[in-house]
Amino acid sequence: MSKPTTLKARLPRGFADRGPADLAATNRMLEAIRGTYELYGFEGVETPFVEFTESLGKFLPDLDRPNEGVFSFQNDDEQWLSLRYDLTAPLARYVAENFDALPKPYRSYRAGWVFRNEKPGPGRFRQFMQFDADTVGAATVAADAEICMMAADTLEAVGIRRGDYVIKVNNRKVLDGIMLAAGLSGDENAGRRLTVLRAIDKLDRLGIDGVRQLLGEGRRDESGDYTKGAGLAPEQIELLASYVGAAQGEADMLVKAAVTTDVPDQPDDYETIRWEDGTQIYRRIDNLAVIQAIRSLCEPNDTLLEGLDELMAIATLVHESGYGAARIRIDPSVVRGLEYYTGPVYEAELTFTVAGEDGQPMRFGSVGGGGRYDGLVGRFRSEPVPATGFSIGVSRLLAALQAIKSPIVTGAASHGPVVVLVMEKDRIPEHQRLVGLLRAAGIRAEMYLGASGLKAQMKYADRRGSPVAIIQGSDERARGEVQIKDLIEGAKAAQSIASNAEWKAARPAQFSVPVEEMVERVIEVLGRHGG
RNA sequence: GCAGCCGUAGCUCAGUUGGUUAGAGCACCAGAUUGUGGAUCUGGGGGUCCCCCGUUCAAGCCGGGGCGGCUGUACCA
Repeated sequence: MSKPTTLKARLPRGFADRGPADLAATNRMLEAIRGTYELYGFEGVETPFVEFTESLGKFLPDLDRPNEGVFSFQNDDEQWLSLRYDLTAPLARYVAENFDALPKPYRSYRAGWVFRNEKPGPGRFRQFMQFDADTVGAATVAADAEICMMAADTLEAVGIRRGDYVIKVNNRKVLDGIMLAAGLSGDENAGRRLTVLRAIDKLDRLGIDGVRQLLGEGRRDESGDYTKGAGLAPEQIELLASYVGAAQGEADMLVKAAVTTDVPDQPDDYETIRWEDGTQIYRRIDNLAVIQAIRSLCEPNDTLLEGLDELMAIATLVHESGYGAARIRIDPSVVRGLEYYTGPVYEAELTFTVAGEDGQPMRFGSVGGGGRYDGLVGRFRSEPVPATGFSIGVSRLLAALQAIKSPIVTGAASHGPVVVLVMEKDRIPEHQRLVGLLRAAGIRAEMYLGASGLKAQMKYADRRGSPVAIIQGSDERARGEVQIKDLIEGAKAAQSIASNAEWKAARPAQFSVPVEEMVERVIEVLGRHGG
């Protein structure tokens, strides 16, 4: 009864194989990002996939659930190790460990795989790539402003058009200051503050009314699931809602938003709003007005003022550098990671929509983010070390670029290698010699290594996307020749041939040349097909 | 984590009130063509019907439990 059972070939959930087209597209995209980062003076540095769990911070494994959120295992000395879940914490460890040897401020970049042991979803994987740039040792918000500008330049470098993205900027101190003004200070409100931040973070998805519900009693979604709210008093909700409203520009009085149907002279300062009927209007974005509006919401405290001053400084810096407010935009609803950001936070968002698989328009949303983490390096040292950085979600950005068919990823699909077919199995060395001649001329080439006959070999070459097949049987060998078959031209010719007899007789796009001319003639054929 | 939907060939799916040896299209392999990709025709390989337990003379189908997938929600450093 026990038939030999074959192993089920399968991949764990949340992990993905990547084919040659993906690899090529990713590499081109990474090169564009790297080029921009280096233009800004950042230098590469790489750290391993594995760190001591304690170095990564938040997730100290306990004995019951050591792999909650992060993949962890024990070293042979029983110390806990983890796969990194971002590139920031390992960088902080690296900088702290090499602090004296590094120039300060230290500017570096790195691309790499990170791992999260949590539920994957569309566009969310348990292994994915990030591409970070960080400035460590610079307390000035000029460092933050620069990172925002670099983020904008990077998106354009990979083919996102101006107007199709926005770098949103906020400041943790502003959020803290507003919560302080709402009476949410003190340790006893720590949990409530988290709930408030989470609610604000959902503005995009739930809208202002959803956020109000989460600030109050709670919210029940369509599926009937109930999310408990922060339980704030009406006047607290009012303050926070009007704060968040400044983000959406709902209170046009506050942000002094100007709306026009004319194409603006300075499009970089205007947000484009597209209606379903195809018409569009333009709304002027005024970063300084947003900051003023927040300042006037309540009796300001020191934390709030400090945060607003930093935002003002960033807004002024990017404006002076020619980045309009629709490109780098102050947005009080940006929250980002709850754990370690201490000052300015940024989020790179794509604003265009594309038709999804079901035909419904879908947005890609955030493709990157970052912020100031002044406390992270300091965990390893007796003194605080200011730092700020930005991270691009490589896989998500790639998916977006593929959706808009950016040239950087669609780039001419490279053809396969030239395949030398094997006619005489007892004369392998002579076939291999032909391959060697092609390779010596810099032409990608291989000998067919399977066991099948000529027809199958042709199908193999076809499936590999080979531009050219080389055929040398005993007849050709006797004459000192090879057949060169142009597979791309042949495929075109095949379309007008109906019968098999005709097909065989025609032998389209195939010619015989002396062996010594082979390389030269193959180069000719490759040249006709764009190299 | 919680809730809902779904698991039949590599893929997309059919499968009658529970009834013999579980099917189709596509894909794959081979032949028609001693040595030529496509099309056509012919043939072939491939299934623990997600798993286990139960009900029954009899389970792909009914019941219970588990596992896996999708969607929403929570979390997201």
